Amino acid sequence: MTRRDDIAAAAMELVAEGGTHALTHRRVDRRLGLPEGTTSNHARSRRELMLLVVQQVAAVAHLLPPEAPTPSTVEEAVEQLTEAFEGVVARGVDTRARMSLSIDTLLDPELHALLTTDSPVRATVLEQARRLLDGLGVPDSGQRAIDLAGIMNGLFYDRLVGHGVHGTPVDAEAVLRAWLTGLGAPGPVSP
Amino acid sequence: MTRRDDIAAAAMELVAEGGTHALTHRRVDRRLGLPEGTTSNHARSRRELMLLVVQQVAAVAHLLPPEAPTPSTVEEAVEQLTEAFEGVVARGVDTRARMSLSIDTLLDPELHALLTTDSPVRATVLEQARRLLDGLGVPDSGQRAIDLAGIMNGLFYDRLVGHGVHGTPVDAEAVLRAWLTGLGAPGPVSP
DNA sequence: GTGGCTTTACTACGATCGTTGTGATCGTAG
DNA sequence: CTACGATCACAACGATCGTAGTAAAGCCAC
Repeated sequence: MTRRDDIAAAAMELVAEGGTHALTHRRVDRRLGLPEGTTSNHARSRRELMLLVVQQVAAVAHLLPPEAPTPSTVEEAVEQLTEAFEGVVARGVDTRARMSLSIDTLLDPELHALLTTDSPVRATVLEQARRLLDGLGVPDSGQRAIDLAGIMNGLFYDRLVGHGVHGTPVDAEAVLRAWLTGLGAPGPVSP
Repeated sequence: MTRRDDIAAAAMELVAEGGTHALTHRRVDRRLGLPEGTTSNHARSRRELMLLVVQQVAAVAHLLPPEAPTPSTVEEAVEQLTEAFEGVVARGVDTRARMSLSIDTLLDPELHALLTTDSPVRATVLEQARRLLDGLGVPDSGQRAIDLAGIMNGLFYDRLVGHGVHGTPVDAEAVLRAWLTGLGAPGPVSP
C-alpha cells in the first residue's frame, strides 16, 4: 500500500515538473530507485498510470483548509482567500500536475471528467466558495462560486506555469479584492 | 516556406488536441499525408519541433484586434473584452497549445521564456490592456494589466481545458464587469 | 542551359517505450 | 507450520520514437 502511494506521488511529481510527456513507467521506477517493472506491476497500462496521478492529485488538492471560519466582511474574505492561494502555490506540485493532465486528457473524456467535473475536490471547493460568498451576501452564489474558482485557476496558472514564474506575477490579493468589491455585496447577511 | 508553415500548424494542432505527449515528428507527417521524415527535415530535433510550435502560437495569438477603439466606460470595456474573449475561445487551438507548452517547457527555461516573458504577444497584450485601463482612469495600470491578463487566462483555462469544457462554464462577462467595477475607476480621464 | 544551393524523399540505427509473462518472495489467516 | 493470495524482481516482445545520413528533385542566378 505504501509502495503504491510512493509510486503515485513520484508520478505526480514527474508530471508537475515536465508535463505528461515526462511520465513513464520506467522513469517512476528510476526516481524511486526501484527495479524496472515495479511501476508496471501497479499500473498495468499507461492509462492506469495516468489514472493513478489523477487520483493522487485529488487526494492532495484542497483550496481552503476546511476549518476556516466563514468571513463576514470583504476584507476578511480577501485575506482568507489570499492565504489559501499562497498555500497552494507554495505546495505547487499537485496544481501543476492537475493543469498538465487537464490538457493531456482531453482525448480521454473519462479521465478528463475525473479531473474536473466529477472530481470530489471540485465539489468541495465549490461548496466552500459558495459558503464564503453567501456569508458576504453575494447574490447568485452558485455561479459566482464557479467564477471564483475560475479566477483562482488563472492566478495559479500565472504563478505556477505562466508569466509569473520568471516575470512579474499577478497581484492575487488585489484581484480578489477588486472582484469581491465589484460584486456589490450588500454586506454580511443579518441573522 | 509553405511546407514549413503547414508543419508548424499541424504540430500546433496536435499539441492542442492531445498535449505535448502527442507531438511527434512522424505524427505530423501522417496528419499532413507527407512521407515519413519530412518533419524531421524541418525540425531536426524534438526541441526544434517544440520551438516551431512555440513560434506558431506566437504567430497566431492575439488578445484584442488591434484596431479596437479605447473604451471610455466600464460597460464598453466589458463588452470589448468579452467579445475578444469569445473570439479566442472559438479559435481555441493556439491557446490550448500555449497552455500545454507552458507546463511542458518548465524544464527548458529558454523555451518557456519564449512562450511567456519574452513573447512578443505578451508585450502586445499588456500594452493593449494597459491602454484600456488607462482610458478608464484606473490607477497603477501597469500591474492591473498583468492582473487582467491573469484573469483572462483563468477564463481561458476554464472554457478550453478545465471544468467549463463539459460542465457549467464561468460567466466571463460577469467576472470582468465585477473586477473592473471593483477597481474603483473614477471614470474616463477628462481631456 | 548549367552550375550550385535548397528542399524533398527515403532509409536505417539505437534507444526508449508500453505491455505481458514468469517465477521468487513476502505476509498472513487457518 | 502451512497454504495461499498479494506483491515483488526480472526478462523479453514488438512498436514507436528521436536522430542522422544519403541521394534525388526542384529552383534560381547567371
